[in-house]
Amino acid sequence: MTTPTPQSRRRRQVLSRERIIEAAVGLLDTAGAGALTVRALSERLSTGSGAIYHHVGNMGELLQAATESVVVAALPTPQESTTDPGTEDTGRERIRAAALGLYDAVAEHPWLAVQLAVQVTRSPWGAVTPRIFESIGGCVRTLGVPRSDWFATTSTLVHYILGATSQNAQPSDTADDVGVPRSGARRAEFLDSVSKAWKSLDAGDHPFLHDIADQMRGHDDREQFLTGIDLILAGITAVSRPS
Amino acid sequence: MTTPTPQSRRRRQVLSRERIIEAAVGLLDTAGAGALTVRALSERLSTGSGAIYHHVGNMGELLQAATESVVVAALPTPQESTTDPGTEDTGRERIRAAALGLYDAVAEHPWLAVQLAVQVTRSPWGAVTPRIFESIGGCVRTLGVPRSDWFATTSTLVHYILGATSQNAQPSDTADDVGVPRSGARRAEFLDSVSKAWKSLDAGDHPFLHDIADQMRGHDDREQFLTGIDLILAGITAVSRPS
DNA sequence: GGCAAGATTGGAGCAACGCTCCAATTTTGG
DNA sequence: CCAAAATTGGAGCGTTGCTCCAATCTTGCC
Repeated sequence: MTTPTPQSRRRRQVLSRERIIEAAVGLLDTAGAGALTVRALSERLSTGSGAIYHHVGNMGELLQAATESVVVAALPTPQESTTDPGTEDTGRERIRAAALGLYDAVAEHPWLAVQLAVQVTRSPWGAVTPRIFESIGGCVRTLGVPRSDWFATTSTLVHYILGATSQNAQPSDTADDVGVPRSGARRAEFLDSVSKAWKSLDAGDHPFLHDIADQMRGHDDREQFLTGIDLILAGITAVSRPS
Repeated sequence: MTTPTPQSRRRRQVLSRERIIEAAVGLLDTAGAGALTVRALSERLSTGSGAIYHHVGNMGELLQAATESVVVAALPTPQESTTDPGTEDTGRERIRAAALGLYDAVAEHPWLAVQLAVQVTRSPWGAVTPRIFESIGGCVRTLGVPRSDWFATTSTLVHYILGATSQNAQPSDTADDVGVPRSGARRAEFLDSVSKAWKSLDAGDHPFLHDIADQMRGHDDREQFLTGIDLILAGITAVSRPS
């Protein structure tokens, strides 16, 4: 009876890789990418830097793990796509679902935008890239695409998805204004300022931007993201089945 | 006659924003993204940090300017696309040219991969995003796409281009091995290791990756990049002209 | 129960970073 | 020619990622 309830009190306080990753994600979400420092993490977990490095080894590794945990949670479980072969239409629907999962994840965690770009280029053997490829590729299989085109088709989709999600992410990295309500009037205000900036450019140098500045002002990111997916899906069927 | 040839000797040594950007690009190219520090820049330009900050103001601003200078050099001049309206086929060809320009630029300057993602999300009002949009959008105009779809179509292309170039970039950021010959046996070796890594994954969790690991081993990045462009272009004509 | 071996913790401290500040120098305008 | 302005180089501040180590806690074994 020296230590009362050694499990409930102690085991909860014990430091673990999972608890560190969890705290890192929380820090990134609430305070931006620049706020993830070892010292901030130490304070949030009431410990020292040495203890953290005992579990995590590296700052980049921690960022990778945080990215991975969020991506895994965002993607549908791989089982769903394999148990049922499905038709072409369900394949398309599954691609939309997986793409939207990633899109929404980046919207919720803006720091993912840059991190995904870093992870995918720097370590395609990590857990993030395979997960995404598997998720999309499993659907491409049921689309009637010849097997020799599977890799190229999946790559095109993944490239678009990651590019689009990154570029539509709310720019809240520098910890200027964080924690603001996502996708509300804030986003409209942001688009409005960009639209104005495009209009104020020299009309001779940028005639196209002048023309579409208005379209850009009122557009819905999410909807347009899906439009792009459908465009690529249309291209896939058009190429694989030239009528 | 106190200072001999004040122009040739002095004017060449004088520090300017352009010279700093030039040195920054050189540093990034030869030693990776992590090597661009104020101290390294000071040594390379034989000056102090104060002098640099007098011209540049900010480290992020310097990175932005370096990115901009490389992107501007990589893209065809805007005039070319506007003087001649051109046919649909020349429009497609121009899109391929602009896309390849960016692709090759990222291949030559691997640090661009992450920087483009950062620039486009954080400051769409900067010079980089408008340039790319204008370049691609000007071509989309001549593709027979209805005007109301210009923005969505251009966005899809730009998203794919930036996503694909980023993800195909050689991962030489951490200054481990830099200055190695680009796109030679080094790339094949890299792809080989990724292919093996994919094969060694659990077959139950990643059936798709197992299947395409071989396709991935021998593929040509650049060619597949163009395949993706053509896929999207096919989708554009298929959607805008449903036969 | 006791106790050595190992695992875990917390924090001091180091090198390097971005950036500010300022005295010294050079250039410029009247 | 000289005062005002622009430019330069470096000392130094605050912060970062990370290493190292003494102290503590946990565990396996008799």
